Amino acid sequence: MLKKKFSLGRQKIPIEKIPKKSHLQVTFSKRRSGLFKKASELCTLCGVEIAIVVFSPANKAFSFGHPEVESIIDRYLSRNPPQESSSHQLVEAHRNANVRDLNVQLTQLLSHLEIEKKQGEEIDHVRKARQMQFWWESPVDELGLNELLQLKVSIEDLRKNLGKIASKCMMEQSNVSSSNIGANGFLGVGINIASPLPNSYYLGFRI
Amino acid sequence: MLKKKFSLGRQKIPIEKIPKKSHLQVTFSKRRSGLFKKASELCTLCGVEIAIVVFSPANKAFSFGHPEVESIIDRYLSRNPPQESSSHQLVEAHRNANVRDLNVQLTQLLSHLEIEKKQGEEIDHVRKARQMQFWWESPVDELGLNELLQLKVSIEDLRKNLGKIASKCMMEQSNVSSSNIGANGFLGVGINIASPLPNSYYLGFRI
DNA sequence: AAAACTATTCTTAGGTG
DNA sequence: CCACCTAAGAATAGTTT
Repeated sequence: MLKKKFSLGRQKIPIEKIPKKSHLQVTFSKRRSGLFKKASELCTLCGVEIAIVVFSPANKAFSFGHPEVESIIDRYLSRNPPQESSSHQLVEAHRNANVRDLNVQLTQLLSHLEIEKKQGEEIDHVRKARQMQFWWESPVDELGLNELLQLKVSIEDLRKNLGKIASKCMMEQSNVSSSNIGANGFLGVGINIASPLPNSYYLGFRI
Repeated sequence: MLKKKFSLGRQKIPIEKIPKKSHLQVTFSKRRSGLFKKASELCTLCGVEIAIVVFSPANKAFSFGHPEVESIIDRYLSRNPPQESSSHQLVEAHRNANVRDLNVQLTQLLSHLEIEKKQGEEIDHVRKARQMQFWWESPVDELGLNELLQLKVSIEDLRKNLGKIASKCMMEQSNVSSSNIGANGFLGVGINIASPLPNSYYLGFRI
């Protein structure tokens, strides 16, 4: 009946193996319950399927599954490639978007060239600083009209190749934005210029 | 600049299916991260083995496993051998599960298509902001290794043309085009996996 | 989209019965 | 083991950038 003291409340503990066995067992039970509760909430809130399998310190198996562990495991193991069948529209949309973008890019680049050409000396200073990074930009201002037209052709060829490549790529990896971890993280083809790896903790590593 | 309003902070939400798709997606990501973090803490604190498999609203498989999903699944399945005396029932059950899954996938994919379309414009907008400066970079992020190598060839062709034109124009600038961007930027593709990994609380899960 | 921020709710360490 | 309690610590809904 006596309370010696008011509870100190929750204390911060380091995330490392709990040494005391009895204490560890209690923590395991509490946190396992919490984990399963979180999982069920995620199921309900988002209407997704989850399976969790845990082996206790005493080597007993606990599991949570919605709808059932077995079916989710089955699906996971059989590696269902979901899309492919009806994703043609999706792919098409992306391809079209890319083509539009590339056209916009071309237009912008050409108008950019015009502007650059006219600005001459003043821009020259700024450009010199940049040309170390952007090698192709450097000579552009110096080109004459004929050379500029040739450059335009070259760029159009590049654009064509780019579109071809992009659409081919889209066919292979049909969902771009649903979870970009795979594409950005593992393929990681983004040229180091691109932004630093986001969410790199999704990459999976071991201790 | 001004804050019109202070955040209301976390609001209580009912644990039921979130109706708004975009909102659901955000919640899914946040809570999935939270769930995986809890799992990893449980692993570390109690030294136990855990596997989690989640199929996202977009039907993408996410998994967390310590040490690995497969080995834990194997252990689980071998401990819980299918009780069916007839293997036919098992096969049938799995087949039905797959058919259900495929139907769910189809439905989800179609709704995902809606989301994709809606997101398309916004993505384009963001991308265009970058393309103003780096028109060539944008599609590159989404390419695979092979495509990137093809792109490299295309760009090298362009560079060659450019160099020819430039050298025709001005002798002294023709050597600029041999700067190191090509080599460093495009050959060095790919492996930012080794780069900055964050703090070690994720035991290793992969997509 | 992704990250930062804030205020609130939720979880749980440590304890008692 | 379980249920309950308290209060500190964590997670997160909603908002902003």
